[in-house]
Amino acid sequence: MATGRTHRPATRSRGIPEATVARLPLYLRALTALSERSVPTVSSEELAAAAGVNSAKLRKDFSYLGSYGTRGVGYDVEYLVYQISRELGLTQDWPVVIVGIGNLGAALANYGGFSARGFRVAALIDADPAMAGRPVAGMPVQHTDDLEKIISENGVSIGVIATPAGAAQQVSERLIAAGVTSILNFAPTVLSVPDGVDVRKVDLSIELQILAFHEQRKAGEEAAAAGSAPAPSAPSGDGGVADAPGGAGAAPVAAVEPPAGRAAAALRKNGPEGEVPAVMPA
Amino acid sequence: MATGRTHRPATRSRGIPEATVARLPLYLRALTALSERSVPTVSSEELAAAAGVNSAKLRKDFSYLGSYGTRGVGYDVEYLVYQISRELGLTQDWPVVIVGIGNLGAALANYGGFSARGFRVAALIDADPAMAGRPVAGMPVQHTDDLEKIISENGVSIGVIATPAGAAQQVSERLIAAGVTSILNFAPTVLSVPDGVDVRKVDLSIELQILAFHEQRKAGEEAAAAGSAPAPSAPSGDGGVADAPGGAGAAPVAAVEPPAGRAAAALRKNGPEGEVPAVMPA
DNA sequence: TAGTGTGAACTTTTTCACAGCG
DNA sequence: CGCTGTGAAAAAGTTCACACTA
Repeated sequence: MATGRTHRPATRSRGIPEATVARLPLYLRALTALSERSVPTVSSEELAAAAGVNSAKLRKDFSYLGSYGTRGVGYDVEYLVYQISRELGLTQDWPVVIVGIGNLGAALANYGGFSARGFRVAALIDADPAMAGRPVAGMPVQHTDDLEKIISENGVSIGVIATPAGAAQQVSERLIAAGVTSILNFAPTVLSVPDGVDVRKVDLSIELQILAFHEQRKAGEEAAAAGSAPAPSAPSGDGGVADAPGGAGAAPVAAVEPPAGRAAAALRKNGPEGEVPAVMPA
Repeated sequence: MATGRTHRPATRSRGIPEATVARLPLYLRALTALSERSVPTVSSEELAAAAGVNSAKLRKDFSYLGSYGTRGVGYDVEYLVYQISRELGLTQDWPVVIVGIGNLGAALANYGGFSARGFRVAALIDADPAMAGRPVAGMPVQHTDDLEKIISENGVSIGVIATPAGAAQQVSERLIAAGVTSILNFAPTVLSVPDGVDVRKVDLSIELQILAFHEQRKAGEEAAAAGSAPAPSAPSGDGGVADAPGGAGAAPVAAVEPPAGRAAAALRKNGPEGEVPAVMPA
């Protein structure tokens, strides 16, 4: 993302495509599972299935790492685990701090998979003085005042932000000033960070909205297709999704105000073009 | 992902690129913030900055939705909020169930932004009988036995899985059989689902591993560049990241076993090619 | 005049298909 | 023979740059 791709063509031909990097952890997980079952080798086909990708893509991905397979046989599981781990930088362990120990932060702190693979929670940090010293996941929560000290004393370069949205930008600035160069952001905000700092975000509501988009599309197509293709097992008798039966009394009210005023002018421009049913203001 | 792109070219030219769909929630959030500050219009430049993308991309994205801007002026905030909301299917509200009320599930249930934008938590479900009836986020946890009933009675089409990895596949199957067609998966597993079901995954450890990759790369480049480019404010005197000063005594031990046995054979093939320092077995 | 909307160029990612090797 | 490794083609996504218009 902010990995300054333009001004340095990587130390040689060592440029692994970003899309590939993003899949390596997937392969690694699948391989680890195989390793635990003492499976000695896998074919690209099998491994791809386990990782949920297609085999051509997997082979191409691996080809960026080197020729680690054996033609006619497949890949040596242990060896590949090692190579991918190394490529991902998991042969060393990374101290990580979690900032914001609310519901989510605490859940993250308790998450086992954290320490499992090369990461170590070095500290939990929260701005609430009442939290200070209280143990979460067997570790005392420390106060934000000590953030800089904690970062530098532990050589932390990866920070996890689980604060409310309002605090996230400021926290990121302090983390970065203290030496952090990679941030995993759970707060629903866009962080602006200097070049050379990587940010990845995890956002529940964005993911849900993407699903809603596809869900809506499905509902539309289903309706259009009438009774031809079998609907994927519609629940009760009614239209299924578009109209939520009032469980807790929350009727399907429009969650968003229809436009009015100056918006109406813009609206006129396109008019209620096809696809738009109901909800559209009169 | 599993959106069967091959066997139906979408109902016309209504094909909004997936990459664009993934950004719409971002724009929506930025627009909502502007709306709350009663800003009437924004330029692509301003909005793009707020959403953390560049303006050309934003304009292109919007062009897939229609011509909603005004040349020389910009976009009407309210109107755009409405259009994007509609496009994403947020003008109706979507009942959602959360399965797996552990640390994470509870955190999700408590997450405000959930209900804020078109989503309503219809039920919390857990397999642990001890959890049944206990209130979480002001809502009684229900037992997995009633999963199917809950789904169909509430017309739920979106499910969130926050169970341990081992349970996730089975839970997804039950959800799908009961009528769910979109799943947000927090469990660290690949779910295999039938065509027509969308799955999005959120995976902490994958994100961290991707960050570690870039972090490692940075450390490498930094070392290579010697004292030329100024390191992004190195904490204490030493090399910064590659070597974590023993805070809690956890030295940077190799987290992964070096290969051996049959792996060694494969190793010989490539030999200890350049880039690989230390850690490599003798 | 300021800023949208968009063809066209370019980049990245995916897929195909098959030569080549153990 | 079976399966990897990879060029080459196709598709998807991004960026450029400018005509156009409110």
